[in-house]
Amino acid sequence: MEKKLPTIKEIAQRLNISVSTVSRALHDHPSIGLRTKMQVKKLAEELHYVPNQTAIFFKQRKTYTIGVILPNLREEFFSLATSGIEDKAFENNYIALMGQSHDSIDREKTLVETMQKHRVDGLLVSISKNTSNVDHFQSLLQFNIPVVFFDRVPDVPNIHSVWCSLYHSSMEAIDFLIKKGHKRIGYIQGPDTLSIKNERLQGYLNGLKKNKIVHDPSLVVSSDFSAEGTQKAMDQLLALKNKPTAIITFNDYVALDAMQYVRKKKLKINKDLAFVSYANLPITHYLETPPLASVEQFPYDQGARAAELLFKLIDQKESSESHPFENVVLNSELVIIGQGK
Amino acid sequence: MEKKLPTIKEIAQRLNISVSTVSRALHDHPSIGLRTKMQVKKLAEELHYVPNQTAIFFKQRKTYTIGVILPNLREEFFSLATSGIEDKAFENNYIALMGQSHDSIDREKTLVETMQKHRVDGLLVSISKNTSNVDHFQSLLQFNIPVVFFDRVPDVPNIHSVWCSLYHSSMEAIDFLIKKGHKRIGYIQGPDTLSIKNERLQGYLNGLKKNKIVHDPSLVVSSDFSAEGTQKAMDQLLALKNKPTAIITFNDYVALDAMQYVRKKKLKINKDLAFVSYANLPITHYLETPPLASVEQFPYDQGARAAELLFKLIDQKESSESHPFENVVLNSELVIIGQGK
DNA sequence: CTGTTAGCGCATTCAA
DNA sequence: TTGAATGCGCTAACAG
Repeated sequence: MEKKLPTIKEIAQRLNISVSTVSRALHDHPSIGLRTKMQVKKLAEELHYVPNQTAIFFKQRKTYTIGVILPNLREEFFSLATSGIEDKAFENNYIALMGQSHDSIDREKTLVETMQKHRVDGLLVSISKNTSNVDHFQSLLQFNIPVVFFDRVPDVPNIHSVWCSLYHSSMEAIDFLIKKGHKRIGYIQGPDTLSIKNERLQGYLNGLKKNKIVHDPSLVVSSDFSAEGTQKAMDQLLALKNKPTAIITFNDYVALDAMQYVRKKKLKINKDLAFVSYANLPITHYLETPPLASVEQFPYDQGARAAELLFKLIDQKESSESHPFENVVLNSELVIIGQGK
Repeated sequence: MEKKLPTIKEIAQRLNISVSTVSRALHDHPSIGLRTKMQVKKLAEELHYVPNQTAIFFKQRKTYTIGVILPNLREEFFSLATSGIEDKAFENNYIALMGQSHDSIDREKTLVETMQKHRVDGLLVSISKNTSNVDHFQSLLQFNIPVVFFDRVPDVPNIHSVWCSLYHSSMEAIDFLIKKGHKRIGYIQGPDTLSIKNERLQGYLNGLKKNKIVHDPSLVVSSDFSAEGTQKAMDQLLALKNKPTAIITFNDYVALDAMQYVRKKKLKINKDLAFVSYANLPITHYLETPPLASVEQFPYDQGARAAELLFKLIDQKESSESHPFENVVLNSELVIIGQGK
């Protein structure tokens, strides 16, 4: 039953010519006669011949495959980034192997090994929130396989990376709220384990400073990103004697949970309590009372840029050029969404 | 600069033994002397020897790779499905190559070829909305590479598929609305080109019939899924002399656009005009006035089940078992979300 | 213009 | 217990 895939050998035998002639004919090598070439192509077509890339990979030591490791595909941010990666890969005749770490460092390690076994030409990584070092990427680097980190970039030197700076937008968010008259601005941040750069908080603090507002530490609380965690964080803020009139949340998911919780408490969003967030997910634009603003982090572009950088590094490697560590920083943008105080 | 990777050949030469001995030693073959085995393993360790999987894939004619082709990753439905696929692949020691057709049949074709070039052991496909036949999958099927279609399943015989039946839920949606007192129920469907089974419409029609309501064709309109397309569809419905009091939309994205448009027209959602939709996207649960209900289609499960079926087919193929065409049908569920008339 | 052949790294069969 | 030889499919150097 199992029909064997046709090979150039089979084509050669059927046509009573040599395999190299077939190979050259299929590659439009100039030294092959038109007649022969046509014959070969015709038969190849008929047999549905498809070159066996595993043989070619094996010979060429190149797979035209890149690996992509990221926390998960459920978050729109990562699926948009993946979309950008795949589009760039397609353009460049590469294809992407997908792996989700689910924020487990063990699974991340296993995936790195798997990618290596599959001999990917390069790797794109957005690290799990539990990843604090890059030891498990060392074996790739040893074999000279380029690795580009994106978005969730580990805070270590000598890596290639693409990320979106949130610092300026974070300060801008403070300016924006203060112009609206807010003086008590809360901030719900992520868990401490997240080992990436904390530009949101830095922007928050410097934004306050710039506007000559004294920072009150009780206005900064943490959520583990679960609905319950966010509710607890909100409870902390709402229990303050001197409540905030505006809240900045780590991302739109946190904002959604927080706003839903606040609605239950009969507070009017963007009236009693204003919200500003990060991610600018398309969905927020469909809310009746969306956050006042959200910081766009361009996930699709981040993915696309990271992929481009990776392909550049792969090319450079082939031509034995040197490649200093490259760090692409995009700028986020504060996008006004809702209306209100 | 490029460090050449060590091979068993190199180990053999250094130890003055044969490559087969090295190979066997590394695989703990019982016939190898302990002394030799230890020597080999020690040297392999020192040289950071890693077996070249591309050579093994090549030889074994198996890549432990599956292909996934779907319209895009921007839709949460497909990213959730991909998440399910990747999780099952990881469990089974497989890894997934991703490709987005962007609803272009040409890109879909190219991706099929690419997947075949990469010698995937099997393929999962959710077809583009412009795909009306499965000719471009024939070459895979011919060579006995299993293909499982999921969600967007072509309406042709003799294929493996996993999908979620919407028929019963669609009727249930009608029952649900009629119980609420609605008699004029509109339906916004997709473009005609979508060549998949139209269970939504069938359920709609039979639901009406069952409730002894005469079908009014002017209540069924089409959208191309763009915001403008949906607005036009809404205009058609709202221009009717005898307006609908409830509307069923093809999916939540259409519902979101429709509801936003309706709000602009100062109509009260779920009061002046009720909505029921498909997909049950998490986002709808955060809306202040969500659709009354949405049909859950279990994208993660669909992906996982499709992957499971594919692995089963791959196994069967290896053991030369027969495999009749298998069609897994999940049942959708009408999930009540909002309150209102 | 076309054929012959070596070799990529590995597992494996046959010999010894 | 070990070695020699083979072949997987393809490309490319070399030979005619």
